[in-house]
Amino acid sequence: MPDTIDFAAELNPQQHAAATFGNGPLLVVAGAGTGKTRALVYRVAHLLGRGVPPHRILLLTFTRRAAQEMLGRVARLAGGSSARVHGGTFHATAHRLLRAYGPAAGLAKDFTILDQGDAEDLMGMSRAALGFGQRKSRFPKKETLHHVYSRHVNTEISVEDILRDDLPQFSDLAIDIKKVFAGYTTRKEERNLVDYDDLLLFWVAMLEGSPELGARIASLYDHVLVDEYQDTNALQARILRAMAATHRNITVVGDDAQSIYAFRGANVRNMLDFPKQFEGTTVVALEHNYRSTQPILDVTNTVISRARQRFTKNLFTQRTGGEAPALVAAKDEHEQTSWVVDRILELHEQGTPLREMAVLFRAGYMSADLEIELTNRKIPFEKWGGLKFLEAAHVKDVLAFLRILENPRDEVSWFRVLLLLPGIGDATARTAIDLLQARRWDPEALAELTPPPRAREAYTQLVQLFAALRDGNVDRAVPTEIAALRRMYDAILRERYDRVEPRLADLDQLEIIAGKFPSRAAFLSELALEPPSATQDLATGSSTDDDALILSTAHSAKGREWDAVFVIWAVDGWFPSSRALRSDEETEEERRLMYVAMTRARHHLAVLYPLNSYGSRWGSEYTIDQLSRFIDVGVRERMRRMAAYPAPAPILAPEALPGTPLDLRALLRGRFGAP
DNA sequence: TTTTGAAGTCTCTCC
DNA sequence: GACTTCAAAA
Repeated sequence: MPDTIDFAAELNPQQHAAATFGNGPLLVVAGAGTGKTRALVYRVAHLLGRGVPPHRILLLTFTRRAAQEMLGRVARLAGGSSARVHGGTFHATAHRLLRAYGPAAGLAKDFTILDQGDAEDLMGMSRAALGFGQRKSRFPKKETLHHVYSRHVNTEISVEDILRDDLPQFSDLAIDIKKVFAGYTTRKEERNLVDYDDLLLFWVAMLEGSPELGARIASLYDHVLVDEYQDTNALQARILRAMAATHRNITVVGDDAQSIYAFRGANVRNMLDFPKQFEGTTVVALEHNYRSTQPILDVTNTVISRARQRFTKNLFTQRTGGEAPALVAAKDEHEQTSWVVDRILELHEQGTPLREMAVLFRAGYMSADLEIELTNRKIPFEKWGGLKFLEAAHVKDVLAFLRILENPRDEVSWFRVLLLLPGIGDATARTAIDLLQARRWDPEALAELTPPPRAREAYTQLVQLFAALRDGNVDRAVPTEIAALRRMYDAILRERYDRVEPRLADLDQLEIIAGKFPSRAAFLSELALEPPSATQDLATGSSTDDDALILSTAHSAKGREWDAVFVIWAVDGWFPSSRALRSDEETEEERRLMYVAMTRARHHLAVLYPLNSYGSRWGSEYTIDQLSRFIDVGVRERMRRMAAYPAPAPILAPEALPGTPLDLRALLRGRFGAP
């Protein structure tokens, strides 16, 4: 199939060079919209055409959305033979390798994956066990501890240096903080838990720690290709070095101007230093933009030209014509919403499908007002980014039950489940867990504990539930398990919340999703690594062919493009986020994020900023907002500046009016008995 | 020891 | 405006 592709006709010379490049290290430096994914996809097709077996190609990306998109495009281009190209995010790939090779490397099987919230909880347990932060003594919160830990693992920067740079107020606590980290790692090991960072760490360890195992794993693939390389971190770079050590067939594609994951440990240096890491690297630059019209490009080029340091690329296009991007001042959030919705309907009537339009924003919650309005006006939409569904307490509760069944040593889940019972708090839960640990995590051991009187009934129920679920251990489907535990849990839910219906509906959804997986283990891992990405995915099962407007965070929008793009909340403090303005590096990352958002547009781009917001944050202050600093004078003059809606004409006072004089105050005077 | 109510905290981005 | 934390009461 691949040999029917006319590479020369379908690609420009630079793309062609990248796609048909032979063996050895290749770095593709590609600007936004220059078809870097296209080059990568065609390169895979080319390799297949050269006779490389699909399962010997590894295609890595940074986010799961990018992975999905890329594998889909390969499949469409190269047909069935591509079906077995290995690919996914670094984490998902690490997970697959660990399930296969982990046992050979001393990792107990049936480990469960901690998502970020779980990892933070476990960190909190470690902190509590060591007695830090109990009193007034200042000690970082569990979230902060986890952040420092994760940053340390991913960037390979010492804990001391991270504290000094990011959290100087805790600098003198480095020794104690490291004790908490030690406790955290021990707990993970004892409880057979693996966090996101461990996935990468263990991958490296397998490659570097054992020559035999390392060689075995590295030899699984003949070609390694990486998209969005500017977003990889130090650990990932090490993985790639080891994976490509023998054959050196590594292709990486990236754009330094779109590096937006430094907060997660990504380092553009990986890309800048790639030629040093791999001697004899061929560099190909893609500068021909195929996405946007010239007026849009003029604006986005200006935005990024203000960046501190970057590879200079001159993006050009042959798409002349098109209107200048709009810069729209709205009175407040609601006017911003109205303008966006009106414009979307207008474009829709002119023939642009909803799916070809997107509204982008800095953070998930900023679309709240828009979502309400869209719902009211019955405009279908799909929201990307944000993991609300899995973060909802009731969903996590149900998953905790399942995770105990999967891995009875999962302390985080035990704690969560025990606390659900009325009359059981911190102390009793702790006792129960200590008992479990002493009894080698046999759930039946719970029966030995006499719970506080108030908790007796529920506690007995719990013990019976686990006994029942364990009895029928043979091949029980996950939805059946969920249904069984919900007989107990739904009652708790009703007790706890006033509005249970939406929550019960979520759990129904969870049951349905669970049915799609062959095993409980597969279900739980998938949920941690590839959580349902859009709310709609859940609601309808699959909504891929429905026409729906896309709402997305700027981060989740990377790598995608739409005919029309609306960037909302372009207000200083929102975008850039006020939280990300503490250092020049952070500010620069925000700028690149704005650049990413604006470069998603093909034909229509509008940037909106409400002039003021009403107590949108806390309190109920009325604030006057400033346009985002990234839309500076030079950028503005390349845009069409406009007000969302014209101010109403003033009511003119009459110069003189004939008729009876009226005394308005007199109407009320004396109404309640005059003094 | 658990619960409850009040005071206090800080919002993001993703695997 | 939601969620955590702290202090006091049951």
